[in-house]
Amino acid sequence: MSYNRHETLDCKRNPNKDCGVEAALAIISGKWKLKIFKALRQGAPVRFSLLKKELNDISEKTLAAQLREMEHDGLLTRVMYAEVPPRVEYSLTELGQKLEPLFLSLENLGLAYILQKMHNDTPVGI
Amino acid sequence: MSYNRHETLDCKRNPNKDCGVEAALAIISGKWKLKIFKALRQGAPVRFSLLKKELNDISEKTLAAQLREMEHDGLLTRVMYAEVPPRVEYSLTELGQKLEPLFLSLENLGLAYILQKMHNDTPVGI
DNA sequence: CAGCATCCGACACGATACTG
DNA sequence: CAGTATCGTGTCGGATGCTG
Repeated sequence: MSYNRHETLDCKRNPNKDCGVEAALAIISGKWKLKIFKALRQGAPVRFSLLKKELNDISEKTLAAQLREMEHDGLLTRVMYAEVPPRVEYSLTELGQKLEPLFLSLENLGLAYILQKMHNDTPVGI
Repeated sequence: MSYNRHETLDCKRNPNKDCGVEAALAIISGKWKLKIFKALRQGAPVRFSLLKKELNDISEKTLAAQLREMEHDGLLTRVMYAEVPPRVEYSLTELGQKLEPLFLSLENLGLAYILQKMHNDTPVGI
């Protein structure tokens, strides 16, 4: 999306009426954010390696970066266990769980979109 | 957000369980999409020049491109009047109006996020 | 196992100038 | 007025290799 996260998230610098909307958008923007949410939404903590497996084709760098952003945004917690081999588990915070209604809205919109597209019988064409 | 719209929107090529979610995300992804929605959500058609004014700092190229994408996605209609000077008006389709609940979810999430950030008293720090 | 460093490409977006 | 054409830029994310 090419959002400028840092500007968008700072409601002091960006104090318009829709700051909330924009902050929320910034929070979920990132190619993998909602897939990560999906992997965590059952509530149980999930390990880094398992996340990587569920989001196939994500690189470790990107996964770590997205997780760090989400942690910074307060969506999830990172718990590190000082073991050998190391283990790190991620789980949703309360705020993170508030993504659920958004997720459902997105699902609804997506369905409406898909239905309409099928109805129109207009292939994407690109 | 750097989504690959074309892949993401094509549910035949991308037939996983969350195709709807991803399609929806692709639809609203783009730095300006939701601001355009906001400008149109009252229902009345809006002219290109007015849109440009409301979304200050958007370039004409980008505005035209985002509008074209949204039209292609079936979110809005473009009506051209053969006048001098030319006039083009944009308004939401039925599908476009289905963005409303999503908008509200985003607002809620954004509010929760902002409240929590204030509560933590942790400046964004970046 | 988890994840950082580095290099690199793709693409979204911006600035500016030009048309019907 | 409502765009296109062209060029330039930054940011996101991928590939690979290295550490504790």
